Amino acid sequence: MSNPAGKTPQAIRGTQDIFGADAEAFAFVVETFERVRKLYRFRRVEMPVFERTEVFARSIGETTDIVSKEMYSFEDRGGESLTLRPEFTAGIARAFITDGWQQHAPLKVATHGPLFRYERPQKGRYRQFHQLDAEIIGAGEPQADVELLAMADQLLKELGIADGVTLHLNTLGDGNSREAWRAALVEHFRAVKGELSDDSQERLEKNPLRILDSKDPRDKAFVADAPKIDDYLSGEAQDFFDSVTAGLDAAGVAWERDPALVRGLDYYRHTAFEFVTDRLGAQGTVLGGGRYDGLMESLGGAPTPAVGWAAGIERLAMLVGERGEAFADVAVVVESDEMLASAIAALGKLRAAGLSAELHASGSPRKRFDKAVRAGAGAILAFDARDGIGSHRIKADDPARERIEALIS
RNA sequence: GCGAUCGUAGCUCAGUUGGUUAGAGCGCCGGUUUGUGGUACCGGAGGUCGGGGGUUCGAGACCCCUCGAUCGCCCCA
Repeated sequence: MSNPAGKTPQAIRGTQDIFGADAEAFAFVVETFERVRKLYRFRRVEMPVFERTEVFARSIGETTDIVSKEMYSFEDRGGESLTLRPEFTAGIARAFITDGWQQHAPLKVATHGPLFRYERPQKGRYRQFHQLDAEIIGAGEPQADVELLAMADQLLKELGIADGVTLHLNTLGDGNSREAWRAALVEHFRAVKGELSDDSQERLEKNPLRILDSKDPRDKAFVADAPKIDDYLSGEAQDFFDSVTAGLDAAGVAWERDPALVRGLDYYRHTAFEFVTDRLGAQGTVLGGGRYDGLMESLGGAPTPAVGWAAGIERLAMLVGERGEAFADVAVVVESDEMLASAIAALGKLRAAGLSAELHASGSPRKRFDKAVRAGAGAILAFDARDGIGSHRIKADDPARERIEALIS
């Protein structure tokens, strides 16, 4: 090994070094998101990668293992507990309160970047992963939900992956509807507790709504005849949901009702949704979100309605598929080393004119031209010298050759 | 956190029930050939067989541990 001091350190489990065609697919997702976000007039925000642990602990609550087991938390040198962000929403909500963003309400913001969760890695699931995020804060009307979903729908269409993806939609109702439904579910499942799977018996105590999407066959029969949210919706909540679905229909967004679609956290109200594909195995949710009217209060802010979604960039990139790296407009070949300066000068002129250009000047001189040919450039500009007399040739179609000739002379 | 499969060159992989000095294709480097060109041929570099321990006269292969990837489960903000 070339490092006598020891072995090369390995990448951290669950991180990725993204390169080549994968990196191009990743960039395509981000660029498409940026374009669509502007069409819907979402304002760009950049958020800290870490926050006080409290920001996430208070917004997520103590009901699940998330806070205790699945966050990257550490003490800084001042003894303060900090956490690498596991999601965007809590930090944005914190900023809304602490930075006076209330004055901009209703506020539409979008961002993207890395997030960190201490989970078992799988394909499409990493410890450092990346999401797109869009939020509308301070808007309690169903039109906000519609706007957000229309944006998500257009994003998937512009990424070219809408065909394999369906929008699953549900409502959790307002606070009272949700609580009544939850109580009915607990009662229903408690009556048959002994026949449920071990996991679901535990969920009954910790997170009963989650029994609804259990994959265990023992649970399926009891899930099928479980109480439905529709029977517990208040008139107001039903109207809200009707407005959302009517809006989606008007916007031309296809959706499917999925009464088993839930959110684990208490602050969710009304609309919950996921765009799902069957092409990514168990990691089928590609974009998900909902209305979180209860969140601001848990962070000590004034009650503020809000709705948002996030989407995994890696999963979107996998659906987008391989994207080739662009070929150079011009490959500049130095067939005789004494022509290197001429080639460098030409490169500068080509690039200044907006043409992408790459230099081929290393390795065996007689193989450089072949390498340039194989690199697939749109045009090849070759510098050679015979008997001390320099010359260049351009291999390209006529308009390109004339343009390059004009640029470099 | 639980279960399963896998890990051999830069990449994709072969390697017979354990048996000399671990192979191929592609890629890379060099040479020859061709010479408005993506050709062909020759040669070369590159591997502590993921890491550690064990069994054995002998381990890439068998056993244990460990790291990592993959597929499920759990969780999914």
